[in-house]
Formats: sequence, C-alpha cells, structure tokens
Amino acid sequence: MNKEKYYITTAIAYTSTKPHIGNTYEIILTDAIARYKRLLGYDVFFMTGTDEHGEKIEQKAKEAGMEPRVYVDKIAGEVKTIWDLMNTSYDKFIRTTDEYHEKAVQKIFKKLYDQGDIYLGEYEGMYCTPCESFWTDSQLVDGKCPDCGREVKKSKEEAYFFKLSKYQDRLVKHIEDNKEFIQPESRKNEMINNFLKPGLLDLCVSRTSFKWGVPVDFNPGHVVYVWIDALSNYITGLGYGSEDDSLFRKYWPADVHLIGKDILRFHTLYWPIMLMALDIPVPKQIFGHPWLLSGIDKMSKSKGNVLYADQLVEKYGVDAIRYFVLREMPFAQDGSITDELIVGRINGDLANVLGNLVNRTVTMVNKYNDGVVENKNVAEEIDADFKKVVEESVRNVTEKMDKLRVQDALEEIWNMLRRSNKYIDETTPWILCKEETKRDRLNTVLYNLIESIRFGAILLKAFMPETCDQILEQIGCSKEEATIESIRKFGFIKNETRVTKTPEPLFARIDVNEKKEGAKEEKKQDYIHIDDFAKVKLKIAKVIQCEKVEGSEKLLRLQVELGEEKRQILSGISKYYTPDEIVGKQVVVVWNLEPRKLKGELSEGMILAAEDPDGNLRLLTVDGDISSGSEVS
RNA sequence: CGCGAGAUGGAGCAGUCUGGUAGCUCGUCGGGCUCAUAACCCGAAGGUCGUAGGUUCAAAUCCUGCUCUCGCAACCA
Repeated sequence: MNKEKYYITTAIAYTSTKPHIGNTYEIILTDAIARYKRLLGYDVFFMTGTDEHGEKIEQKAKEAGMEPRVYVDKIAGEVKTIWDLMNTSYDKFIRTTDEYHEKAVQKIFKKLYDQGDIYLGEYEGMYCTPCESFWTDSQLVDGKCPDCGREVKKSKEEAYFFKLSKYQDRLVKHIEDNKEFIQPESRKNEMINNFLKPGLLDLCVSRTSFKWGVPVDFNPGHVVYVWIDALSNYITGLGYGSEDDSLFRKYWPADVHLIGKDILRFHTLYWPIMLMALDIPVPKQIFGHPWLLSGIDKMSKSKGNVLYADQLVEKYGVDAIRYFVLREMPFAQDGSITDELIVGRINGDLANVLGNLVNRTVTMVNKYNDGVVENKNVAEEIDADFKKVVEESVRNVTEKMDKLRVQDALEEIWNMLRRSNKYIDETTPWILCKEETKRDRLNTVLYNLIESIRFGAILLKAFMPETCDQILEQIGCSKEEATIESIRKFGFIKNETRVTKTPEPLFARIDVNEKKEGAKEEKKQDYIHIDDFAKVKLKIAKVIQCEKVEGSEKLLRLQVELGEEKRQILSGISKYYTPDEIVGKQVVVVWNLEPRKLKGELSEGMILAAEDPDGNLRLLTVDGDISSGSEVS
C-alpha cells in the first residue's frame, strides 16, 4: 500500500539579518507537524529555506562591505545553523540563489509573459531620491519619506505587471468553496474584504532600481521582484521547471504552507493566482501563524528586545525551547516569550509533571522489583479510567494536530501525564510494597505506569524528539518500536523489560531566585555618574496654552513659560490628557534638549512623564507652588 | 460610520455555532502523602462572563446600541 503523501513548507527566511526566536518558531512549528505526520505514517516532504534576493540585502551587503553573494552565504549559513540547532527535520533547504531555482523562475516569468499575464508598464509612486526608494501613500509619514523624513516626489519607473484581476473570480470562488483554505479563518475575511472585494490591482513583478535578483532574461536591466522569485520556491524546490520534476509530480500540491500572519496576503492571493496562471493546482491550505512577542512588544532591533534561539537554547536547552514556543503559542493570537514564562513552563510542565513522573516511576521499578517491568494482570477498578485516558490521548492528540492545533495537542498530552501522576497516588505503590500478597498488584501498577509513560514519550516524539528518546531509554524501550501502532492499545511493553538503574532527571528545576540575583548585578552596570546626570538641565515650566496638533493622534502643542522665557513644546500625550487638563499645570521640562521638528512644528524641549507597564501615563509635576523657570537638581 | 477579531475569578485561556448546574492551567490558602526534581495528590477561596437594553420559562451563549483592545487596509518579501 502506498503511503499518503504530505508536503509541508515554511516561508523561506529573508537573509537580511539573523533570524530571531519569532522566525525560528515557524520552523519549529512546522517541524512538529511534519514529525507528527511521519509518526502517523505519512510520506512527508518538509521544505524550508532562504529568500536571498532584493534591494534590502543588496544594501545590507554593501554596508557590511561584502558582495551580496558572500553576504547571503553567511546569513543563510546562520539560518541553517539555527534550524539544525533546533533539531528540525526538513527534507530540503532551498536557497533562492540556487541555480536551478533561478532558471525555473526565469522560465515561469517568461511563460507568464508569453501568455499575456505579465505586461510591461510603468510603476508610479512617491520616490525619495536620496534613499532611492519608492513608497506608497500609506507608507509615507506625514507625506515624507519614512526613512529619512525628506520630501518625496511622484516618479515613474518601467516595470512588469502581473494581471491579477484576470484570475480574481476564480480565486474568490476557490476561497469560498474551500473553507479550510485560509487559516485561521478571521484572516480569510481580511483578505476578502480588504483586497478581493475592492478588486485586485495589478502586481508589480519586476524592478530596475537594484540588481541583486533573478534577471529577466528577455529584458536585461529588470530583475524579477520578490513575488515571483520567492513564492516559486515551493514548486522549484520540488524540481518544477527542471529536468527532473519527479518530486513535484509526487508531492504537489502542498498540503499546507505555514507562514507568518504578515505575509498571508502574498500566499493566499498572489500565489494561488500565479499557480492558476501556470495551470498548476493551488495548495490545499495556508496557515498564517501568529507572532511571538517579546513580553508584550513586537520584537524589533530598535526596541532592543530581540531574542535569539541559540542564546535561549544555551540557557534552557533545545527541547525546553521547542516545548515552550509550541505550548505557549495560541492558534490565532500572538503569544509571548519572557524568561519568567519559560521558567514557568520548564518548572511546571517539564520538571514537575513530566520529568518527575518518569523519575519517580523508574525509581519505584528499581526499588520494588529490581528494575524489571512485569505485568501480573492484577487489575482493579481504578485502572479502567486511567487506561482509558491514556489510550484516548492518542486520538485526542491526533485530532488536534489534524487541525494544526499544536498547543492543544500538547495540552492533551499533559492531561494524560497529570492523570498518570494521579494514578500513583490512587494506587499508592509505597504501601503495596509492604505486603507480600500485594506484590503482583504492585507490579501491575508499575507496568501500567511505565506503559503510560511510553505512550507519552511516543506522543512527544514530534515535539521534543530528544526527550522522547531519553524517556524511552530510561524505561528500557527501543526507539525502533516507538511507533504509532504500538500505542493503539495499552499493553505493548513486554515483561522482563528493564528500566535504567540510574534515572537522570529529564529537566532540572530552575531556581528563580538565582536568576533574580543575576538581574541585580546587571543593574549595577547600568549606573551613571553624577556628571552624566548634570548634563541634563531640568526646569519647571508652567503650561499657559495647549491644543491638539492637527493630523496627529498623539501630539499636543504646549506653550509653556519658564520665568521670562516662553517655549513651544510638542508632547505625545494626547491619549492621556486633554488640552484643558494641562493648562495651568507645572511640569518638568528638559531644558537643554536639542530642538526638533515634529509634524512640521518646532518642539523646544521635552516634558517628563511616567508610564506604568499597563500603559498609564502621568505627567511629572511639583509638590506645591514654585516659580516657573526654577532649575531641578 | 473602511473591514475583521476580541472583552469570562489575580494571570493566561476554553466554553458562544447547536441557550438549561461557568471549565482548564498557573498563582493564593488549607490538608494529605513520602516513590519522586520542596515534587505529587486532594480540598477551598475568588467571576453580576466589558456595558445598557431586548427575545425567552431560562442568556457567557441569540438580537440591538455603546465603550474599550487588537489585527488588516495593496507591494512592507
């Protein structure tokens, strides 16, 4: 019997910078799904890779003083290193700079052009000359370049366009006929309402403003812009457009493209249309996963809150991090990562529930029966419910995984593990061991426990591969027999199976206090010298006038007086104060701050305010009256 | 009124489609146990299910208004 195929992909990582834990989450998630499908017996093909073209990379390479090719080799290497570190089981790692890919992209581009789906036109947009960049109206900040803040002007550039509208109706029908096509479903509405209903605009698919890309072979000067280049990887990686397309014929269409929610549009609109134009079936499902936030904020370099997988692994270990991101991330809402949350998961779930269950059970088998597992079939009423929970966990986990509910799948496993801990208390082996007549009952209980642990280990195989192996080793079961068939029914373990004599804890508990001390030391290094503080001149000002700045959500324009001196200060506190509330208040102003233009208006100084973690903001003021202009020290 | 999603004990979530004792994990408090990683097991406290109306014998669940939060809004890969 032929095994059913399953083709799953991640988005390909953009090689402009090293991927952070949020990017890494995607491949871990995909890996868990791929591994679970393999466990179920599917013939899985799991592809990932890197997207290595584009202006941004050209620029980054230039900044680093490298040839783009050298630069992307370096970053692609880093990506691969992290993917491998996280123990991800991809079958293929594609790079868009791979020769076969570039050739196939050129073929695709040409085919679309020849059949009239791509035409040469003009790209018109707001252009910032110093930045050499086009911007859309929505990207502009106050009508100016979002990068440098300078004026932009309307400009045109020759470019190829893809006629999306031609296939729009077909796509709408497909989305409506296939309820599962876009996941989570709320995203489907966004796509339909925001883009399809108003009508798709033709897509710009080439650029002349940079060189680092796949050249349009019939019109030098143009390179293929990201859409056709990057998206095609899902088929070129299977050999589409090359001499050997056997993989393509075998695995396409993809069963699921796993991508970040930010690029759903490209995958659910442009990509299916491209495929329709190429007369290729569209993927079965596209899942836009939510984001992993650093605390409550989006990870970004400028915020300095970016976490990297390799650093986290060094601190906590591969499987702990795999477990954390899989367990903590909801299906459709952003999840959060902090040291505190990680430690909570490690201590609570991994050490206390899982690790301790394995450890105490193996210890008992050693203590009470010389390390030998023997089923004596002395069942009691209490066993029935326990076995039922253990056996049903397999179906429950599989059901959740079929719906890509990885978080829920893990919860099912933990329900079963908790039930197993409870079973120990229900059966009290430490009492059974005291009576010779209960020996067979005791061994039956221990057998049942080892068996439930084996179920757990095998179910965990997809999520924490190393931990799965460790557990199997501790309970004396072979990895080869860790199959889904062996956990269809309770009772697979053979009598005479020997557990390890020296069970090592799977996960050590982490002492939170130690971590806190570490944090204190770090704070020490943050001290500044009094001279540093003296550089900041603070003065008391009285607000004499205040109004909202037109066209700004946040800004208030304040006229303040500092003794004789009058100044205008813009402050982003409109959310928290109405102009009326502020007039008359005495506030603390940074007097020697370099003046700056905000929204085209001059701001001469900064008003101090305090903000709590919940986002409440209050102005600093003085205790009682003091003449304005007074210095603060 | 651009489109969409959401608001449930201290925290994070499930339950809402198919109305009928409000559930899970963590945290807190009390108890039990000793095989185990101060772990495990049991129990308790804590919720007018955002708000105001409506439908109904009955509403977290259905309908309407309002408030607040978040996502998307076209080339950002």
